[in-house]
Amino acid sequence: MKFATWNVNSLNIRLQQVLDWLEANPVDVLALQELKLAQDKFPVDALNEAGWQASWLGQKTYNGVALISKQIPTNVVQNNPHFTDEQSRLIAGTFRSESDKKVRVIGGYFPNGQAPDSDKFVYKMAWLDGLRKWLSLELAVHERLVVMGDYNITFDAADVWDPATLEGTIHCTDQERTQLQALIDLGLHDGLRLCAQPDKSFSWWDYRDFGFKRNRGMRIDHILVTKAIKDATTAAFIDKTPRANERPSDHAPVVLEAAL
DNA sequence: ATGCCTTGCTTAGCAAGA
Repeated sequence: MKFATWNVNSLNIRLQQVLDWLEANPVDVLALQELKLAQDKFPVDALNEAGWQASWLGQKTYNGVALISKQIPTNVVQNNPHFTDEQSRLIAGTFRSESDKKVRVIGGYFPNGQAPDSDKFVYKMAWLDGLRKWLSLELAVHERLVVMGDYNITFDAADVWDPATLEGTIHCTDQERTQLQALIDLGLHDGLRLCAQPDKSFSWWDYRDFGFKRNRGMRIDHILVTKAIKDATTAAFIDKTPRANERPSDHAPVVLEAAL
């Protein structure tokens, strides 16, 4: 089974790029973030015409998440049942592998946090507390669980183009990394690092100052998996090609393949 | 570096992203 996550920074702008990417990369589940469109503005017809199903949680202007797949998932959940949130950031669904095993998939757009002393950072921490609570319950009932999306957190210095200068800044604080580690400690694994990666492998590059061309980026988009999926993982990579598109998202897709 | 670029919302400049 193939899983992918991609922050598209406006699905209105990036719809054709998503359709093109799916045609070239027919994954089983693609999690999208930052749709930036209201629930009733989602381009479900265009996706259906291309042969794809979609479950989504929209929001005008900001946020918004979706799961795109060939299958119709069951038990779709929008946002975290254990955290009251006015923002649209989570979508979950249950899929079936080729060998008919149930696989739970959660797609998430984690709060940015803006700056370590801001109200938005406080919200980010509370949001992560709520997510951990929900994931602990999901993990108790799903042996095969994938949690993928834009985490807006780096694991460590290897995920940052200039770790010395950016130490302690947003996405690189100890508090955020402690929260990310707490999710790992529930029984999850960093999917990308299950496979060898080139040095300076990033999933996001700033639009400004030729960030992509100079590889000034961060790895903030992650695919976390349970042990059952970890043990079956055969490939994991960042597909940088769409970042070189005309009018690209500032994020690239992250992909994981597992023999399930 | 209170900058850079890209979105949406609204129609000129702000909020937000990361």
